[in-house]
Amino acid sequence: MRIATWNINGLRARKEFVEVWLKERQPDLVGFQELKIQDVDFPHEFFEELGYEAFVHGQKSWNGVAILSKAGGKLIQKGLKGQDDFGARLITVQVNDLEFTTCYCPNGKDIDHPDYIGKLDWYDSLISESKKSEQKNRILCGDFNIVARPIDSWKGEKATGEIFHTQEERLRMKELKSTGLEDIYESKYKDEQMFTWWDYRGGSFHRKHGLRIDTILATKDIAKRTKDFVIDRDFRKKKGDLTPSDHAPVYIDLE
DNA sequence: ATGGCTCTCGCGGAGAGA
Repeated sequence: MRIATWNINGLRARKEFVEVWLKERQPDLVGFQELKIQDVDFPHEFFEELGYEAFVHGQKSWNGVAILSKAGGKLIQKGLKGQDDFGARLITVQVNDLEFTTCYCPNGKDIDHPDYIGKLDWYDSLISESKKSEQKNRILCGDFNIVARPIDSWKGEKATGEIFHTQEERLRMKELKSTGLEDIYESKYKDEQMFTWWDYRGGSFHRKHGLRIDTILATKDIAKRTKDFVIDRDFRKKKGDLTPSDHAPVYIDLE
């Protein structure tokens, strides 16, 4: 079973690119972030023809998350309690015995910006909801907008203290994991440096100037069943005349 | 990098992203 997460940076702009990826990689379950589209404009038929049922929590212009499932599922939740003002950023679907959540965590803008406090508060809500879950098999994947460890930034230790790299943000990631979720990337790769996002500007991708901010967290049994964790860098590159997202897709293969 | 791309809205250029 292949389970993926991908910040696509606009579904309208990325539809054909996403189609190429789905056909090539054939994931069973996918969490998308940054749809930038309203629910009414979501192309359900397009994904049905590719073999997926879609669950959508969208919004005009900004944010927006969706789940595609080959095996269908049951919608459990849209959004995080008390955090609606921050936009459409979380959706949960039950697929057989798996509770699957994808999230687009707030950016925070800058450590002096009010959104930074909002980001920490949003995380506190996420942590408190995760703590309450009694599901044995859970996956929480998405764009976390936090660089969990110095090695996860191309700037390394030098970036500590900047937005995405503060102790407060890193503490939130640690607390999130302490609710019974394991970062499968960190278990698989230990101290290797790999990125999931590269700035569009200045040839960052080719200069290896990136960040690891997208990942897949899972409960113990799921983590144990994971054969592979892949950052699909090839899909951060142009496909013919199709523009890529600034994030690469990320997926795991389960036994 | 005080922003060198790309997205959306909507028709010009501004705001957001990370």
